[in-house]
Amino acid sequence: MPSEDELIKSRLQKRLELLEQGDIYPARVDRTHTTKEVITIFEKSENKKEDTEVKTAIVGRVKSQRIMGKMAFIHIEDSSGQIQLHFTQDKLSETFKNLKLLDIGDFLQVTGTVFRTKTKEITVSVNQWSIITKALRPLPEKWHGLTDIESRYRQRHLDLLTNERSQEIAMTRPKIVQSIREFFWNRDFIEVETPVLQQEAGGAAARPFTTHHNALNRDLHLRISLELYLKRLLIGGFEKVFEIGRVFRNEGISTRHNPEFTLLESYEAYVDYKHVAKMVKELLRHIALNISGEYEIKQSDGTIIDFENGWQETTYRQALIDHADIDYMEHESLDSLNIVAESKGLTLPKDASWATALDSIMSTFVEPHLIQPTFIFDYPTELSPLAKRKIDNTNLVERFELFILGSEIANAYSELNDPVDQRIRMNEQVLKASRGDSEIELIDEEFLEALEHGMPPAGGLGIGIDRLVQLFVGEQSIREILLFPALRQRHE
RNA sequence: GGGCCCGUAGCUUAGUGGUAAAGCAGGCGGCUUUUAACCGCUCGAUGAGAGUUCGAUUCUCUCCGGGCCCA
Repeated sequence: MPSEDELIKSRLQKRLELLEQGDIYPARVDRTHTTKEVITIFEKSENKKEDTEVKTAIVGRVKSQRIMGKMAFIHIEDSSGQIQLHFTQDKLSETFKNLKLLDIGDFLQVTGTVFRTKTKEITVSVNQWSIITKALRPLPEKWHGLTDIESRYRQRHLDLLTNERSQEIAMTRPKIVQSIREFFWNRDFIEVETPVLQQEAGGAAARPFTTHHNALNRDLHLRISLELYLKRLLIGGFEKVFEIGRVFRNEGISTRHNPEFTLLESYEAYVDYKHVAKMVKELLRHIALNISGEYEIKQSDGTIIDFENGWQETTYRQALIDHADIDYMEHESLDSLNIVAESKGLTLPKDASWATALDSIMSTFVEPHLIQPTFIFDYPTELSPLAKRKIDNTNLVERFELFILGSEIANAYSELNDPVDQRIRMNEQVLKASRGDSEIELIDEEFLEALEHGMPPAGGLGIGIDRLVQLFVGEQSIREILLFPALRQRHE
């Protein structure tokens, strides 16, 4: 676009003029204070009624400028905040003219003394200044900033620069991740890192990405979960392990799905899923307290999630009875499920199995009602090939999911450690695949062999970090949480 | 995957079947306490393609990208 070219051309011209006078991309700068420090120090010296001048050297990015003849006011910003600079021809003589070559977005270094203007704003009166990085493209407009959602995602650097909310979210996420680490480290969990590139991507039902290793001349898959390797560590003698890592699922892109996302998984030997549920409760309280100082978090629509007293628990069967008025024990065939779902206005997918049919009934009629933190215990075995069966009912497994605001936040099992049953259950999944169900658990021979060496009884947990962050910052779209969400390629 | 909506200058917005309007940013000039500085002048745009039409940015279709809702 020609006009954009002109903006850049003019800045390139300024760059050349400045370069004739000296370096405008120096490797080293002088900085004695951040902008915030300058303000704090000046306020203190005012309170003490000291007469001594506050001298400072600061750096920052030009956000706005008001140039009037022989004097100019310019605001610069660093990560601590903003401060106003005052330039006068009296003080600067020759270099005052160079302000013409300055643009919003350039990085500046100035030295000067601090004072208050007529309008009481703390301001640095500039003795010396220089450009320490010239920008060639203009920044978004100062008042409205960058509001176009697509541009915000595609040019996140500009979004972060102009939208405080985006900064806030970007800062909250690492705080949550830090809280989680802290929580597990305090409980003597060992933090580990397991392979991303895997022979077979297992541990969840999802389609993987495929890549190729040249030297080995072999296709590999990007992991879809952390589960199988972490369990191998339990077999190896670790009693408590966790990993926070990126997993990749080759599925659609939406406001709720990103092809890569961050998963937390933890495994603890010698405890069951009920123990894990207790731990999850404490984990979420710990995070809530850490980021907001209280156990309640508020959503943009006013909904308050109460991590102190809001907790509820029920079973998979009871939840379906309560919310959908369906007792799956009375519908042992797929046809029967289809009929009852149809009678409630839900048409199940044609290729659904009994278990996946039940799952979509659950998603439609139950999950949206689970606003406060709700544990759903005891899932049908068919839906959970890696979980241990209940001793008194082998059609059920010791598994829970935690729902908050209608979405799944955590998933946990008493881990299946009977290698014979594990092999049978994985085989059943393969059978389902042969019937056309594409999202299944694959057989991982290496894992099964490891399991045959003996894995202690253990409670395992998985939490999607991105959705968890969504919950804590109250954002509807996963793209607000990801710094650089996956978007379609834009071609001109 | 289905439905609805959106795409106008670097940014934020307006508008019409008939010369596309403005603010900020940019350029030139003026201005020594401004702060969305101000004043004068000035440069700059209809996502891509096809169709209907004397004429399309506007209407229709396809494509690209995004948003919201549903699955």
